Formats: sequence, C-alpha cells, structure tokens
Amino acid sequence: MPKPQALEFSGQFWLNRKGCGYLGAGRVELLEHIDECGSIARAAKRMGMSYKTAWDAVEAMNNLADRPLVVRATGGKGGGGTQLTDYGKQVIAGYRLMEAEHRRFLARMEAGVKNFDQINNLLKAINMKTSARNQFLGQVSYLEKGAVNSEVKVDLGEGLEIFSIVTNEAVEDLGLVLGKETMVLIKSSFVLLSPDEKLRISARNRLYGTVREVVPGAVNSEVKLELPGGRILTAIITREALTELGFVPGQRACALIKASHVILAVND
Amino acid sequence: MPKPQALEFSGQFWLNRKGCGYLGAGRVELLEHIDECGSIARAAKRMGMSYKTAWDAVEAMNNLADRPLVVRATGGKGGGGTQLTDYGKQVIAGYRLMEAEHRRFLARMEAGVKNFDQINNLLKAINMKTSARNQFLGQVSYLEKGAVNSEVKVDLGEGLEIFSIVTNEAVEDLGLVLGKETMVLIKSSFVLLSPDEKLRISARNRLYGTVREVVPGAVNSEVKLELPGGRILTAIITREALTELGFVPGQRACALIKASHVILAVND
DNA sequence: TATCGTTATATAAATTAAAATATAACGATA
DNA sequence: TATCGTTATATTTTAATTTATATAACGATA
Repeated sequence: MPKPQALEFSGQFWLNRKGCGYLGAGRVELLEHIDECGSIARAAKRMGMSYKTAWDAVEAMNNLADRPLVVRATGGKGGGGTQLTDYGKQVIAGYRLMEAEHRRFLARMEAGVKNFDQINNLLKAINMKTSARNQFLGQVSYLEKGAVNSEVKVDLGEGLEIFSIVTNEAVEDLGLVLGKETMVLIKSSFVLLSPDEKLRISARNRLYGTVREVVPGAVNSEVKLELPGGRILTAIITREALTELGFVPGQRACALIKASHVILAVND
Repeated sequence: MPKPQALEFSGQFWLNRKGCGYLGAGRVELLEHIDECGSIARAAKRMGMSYKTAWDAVEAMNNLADRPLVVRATGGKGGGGTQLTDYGKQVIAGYRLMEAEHRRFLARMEAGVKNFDQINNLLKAINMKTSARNQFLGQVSYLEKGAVNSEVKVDLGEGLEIFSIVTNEAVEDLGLVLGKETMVLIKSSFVLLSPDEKLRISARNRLYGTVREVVPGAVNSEVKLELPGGRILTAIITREALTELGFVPGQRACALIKASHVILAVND
C-alpha cells in the first residue's frame, strides 16, 4: 500500500487538423498577444518567442483553419500589422473554455485519487453519462435550507424555472449557491403529462409546451414536448393514459414534475 | 459560423512529484518493456530508446516514488537484470487506468464539440457531479427490451442486485449490454424503509441492511443503512414515519426502491 | 520619392537534446 | 580466476530544434 503522498497531475491538450498540430497552449497565447499588440513581431517579442517561430505558427494556423484567424497587412502607415478576425477571437474563447474543462478534469482526478488501490472505482465515477433523458442547464435563483432537505429553484431562461428538493448534504457537496450554474436531470418516466393547462395538482413544476412527437408502445408510450426556447422534454406515459388523453403533435400540453424527482448536477 | 470539419483532440498527461516529472506515457511503456524483458538495456533497445535515457528515467522514477518500482541487480549469472516490484506493477496499472480515463475525456469533448458556437453549453455537460446520494458500481446481468422501456438488472456484487427501468433510447445511447460496467444512481428521497423484512410490496428492489445513523429533522429525517459489503444507502423519510417505525442504529431494515426510480450511468 | 515598421522569406549560427560510444564495476558460474 | 551480460557512469558525436541575423517587398504618409 503506497503512502498518500503529494501527487500532482499535469497535462496538456491541443487540437489537430489533418494530422497536423493546429491549436495549442502556446499558439493561443500568441494569438492573444497579437490581439493586444496588433503585430506578430511585437507579440513574439513580448512572450519571448522568435519572430520566425511566431510567423510559422500563424501561417500554419491560418492554413489549417477553415477560415482565417488573422488578417495580415504589409506596408501602410505603421508598416503594416496583424489583426484577429472575429472568428479568431471565437476560436480563442473556445479553446480557453476547453482548456478550463481539461484542468477541471485533472483536478478531479487528483482529488479523487489518494492512492493507487482505490483508483479503479473512483475513476469510474468521474466521467459519466446518465440515463436521464432530460438535461437542462440553468442558474440557481433561490435556495431555502430546511432541517434535512433544501429547496432549490433553477432558472433555465426563457421564463422556465424548475424546483428541486435535495438533501442539505448534497447542497454542501455540490457547492450550490445563488447564481451557480447547475444542470437539471429528470428521468422521463417522472414526467406527468396533462392536456389541461390549468389543473390543480401538488406537483411543484409545471412546464407548458407543444407536443412534437408521439411514439406508442405496448405498455408505455413516449411523448416529446417542445418547451419555450426549443428545448425538448421527453415523457414516458402509460399507453392507457395516451389513448385516454389522446396527445397528438401540435397539441398544447402541460408537463408536471415533482420537485423531489429533480436531480441536480454541477460542473465543479 | 465555422464548418463542422474534422477536429482531432489530442492530449497527454503525466504525474509530477515535488515539481519533477514522475510518470509519463514513455516511462510507463519503458516499465512495461522492462517487465517483459527483465533488463533495462533490452527494454530500451526494443522501444528504440537509448540506454542512457532509459537508465536516467528509471533512476528518476525510483527516486521520486515512495517505494521502489524496480529492483536492479548488477553482476550475477546473466550479468544482472531489472525486475518490477509488485508496487511497480500496481503503479503501471493505475497509470493505464488514468490514461484510459483521460482518453475518454478527450473523446467526449471531441464528440460533443461540433463547432465553436455551441461549445459553452455542451462542455458543461461533460464533467458532472450529481446530487444523487447513492451511487453504486456494478455490471449489467440482465436486459429485457420492451416497446418503449427496457428492464435492466445490475449486479453490484455481495449478492446485491438492482433492477432499473430505462427507455430504450437510453439503452442505445449508453450502450448497455450484458456485462457492461454501470453506475447506479438513486436519489435518497426515493428510498423507502421498512423494519419488516418480509413484506409484500410492488417495489422491485429490496435491499436488506443494518441502520447505522439517524439524523432527525423537522419534516424529514435521514437514515443511513449499511448494506452487505459495507456500502451505505442513504434514505430520506418523513419524521412521522421515523417516529412510527422507530429506526435506531443497529436495527435490521429493508430498503425499497422502485425500478423506475433508478438512474443508470455509464463511463463511456 | 524617401521613410517607416511591419510582413515575408531565406540563411547562418547557436543552443539544446538525444544518441552513440566507451569503460568500469558487479557477482554468480563454469 | 577468467567469462559473461548486465548495471552504472562519463565522454564524445550527432541530429534536431531554435534562435539570431539579413534582406526584400509592401504601401500609406509626409
């Protein structure tokens, strides 16, 4: 049994295209400096890179990208210069996001792995894909703690809000606070459907939308409801309920979800 | 808007200790070759590495590890040789696991990111931590497809089995097949508790264990049940139920969980 | 039209990293 | 005690990479 000593996780990642290096940490930094300086030469000097290396990098990136990342001008009032295109700025932002996600991944590994004996099980919990069909992203907009459970409201935008009841332990563990970005998971079999838009029921969550698809089954049927913002909510209802209530595409319907049926998940 | 063209994600990761490089892809490969050859010299030659580089690597690893990864013998019948220690083999296995996890992470990123506009939302779904308190790892041991839903049985070992009802869509998406390693998620509020070990109820899952902890609350109370194999199952029950049924630590109890309340998650 | 600082391109120099080579020490074995 | 193939260590060569340097083209501007 190894001792739980300091083990630091490091890593890097980059994007290739056609087998060639396309975007890496150094190149993105270079692009950012170019954005600030307006010149390849100054950007290279600023980050201690030779001009040739910098120029080659820019050339390679521009060739591999499906549209230019920079526009280069030679001659002119200041002798020329290099500017990022809007697309170039998007690419940088995207790369930074992915890089942050990669760092989180490494941090999670480091935190989860104290020694090599437990690795096997812990690792498998890091990267998961769930069977919950309905997954929406939003921000915590309300949080009320009880003795054991907490009530959490998540704002999904487009006027959509979801209430969830989770344990206080979960609130602590997930670090839920107002404004925190949170993923809402709802198993499709927990979604009740009603054609009545104004019914009185104890279910805390009522989402109104339009039926988009109906897949009948022998026992259960699947109904897809389009919510504001184009989001799709999948519901599983009994065949009996389907024939009785008769949902058809285009029809308005109301989805009902108990707050205690809503699972929350966060990113960090 | 960029075209959704071939974007390959690459990356590498390694472990540091005291700021120095400790374990990387190349070094692990070297160790594996040493394990097969029984000699640093032959291992180096086999993977096209110079002997000095190999020797330096082994030296550095042995110095940084908290116990030796290899034992080196000089002289002797065959002139000497190098063998991996048991710990060294464990370390290799651990590294390979982590590496596989890292590759999966990159593959998920690559699959999720078709273009740079959607990155933001998609990425956030990759790395998640859920509010479901109960998470157990097992293998699919039974799978029966219906018209819309499938019934899945997951074997958790120690005689524990969990049934789950998920949509066929989920079965496809998660790639569930017999033997597949699967994580079982159960929200603690979906767990019913009964002191009666032989009750007749429609809940598909019955897990027997011993009460380990009781946290009373104003409305709901939390009860932790120890299952075979030392696993802990957390249940949230109403205070009313707690006083009526009177669970106390040490008592035997039965946890009841509807199959449709069980969420499955897989790693790949 | 001469000037400017940059891009664009090539070539030489220097630094670095890796590999090849050489050799001593080792200790069971014949 | 001479032999063996390995570990252990230093030294030399080689190769690859990077940097430095040089120079032409550029085009608005004064």
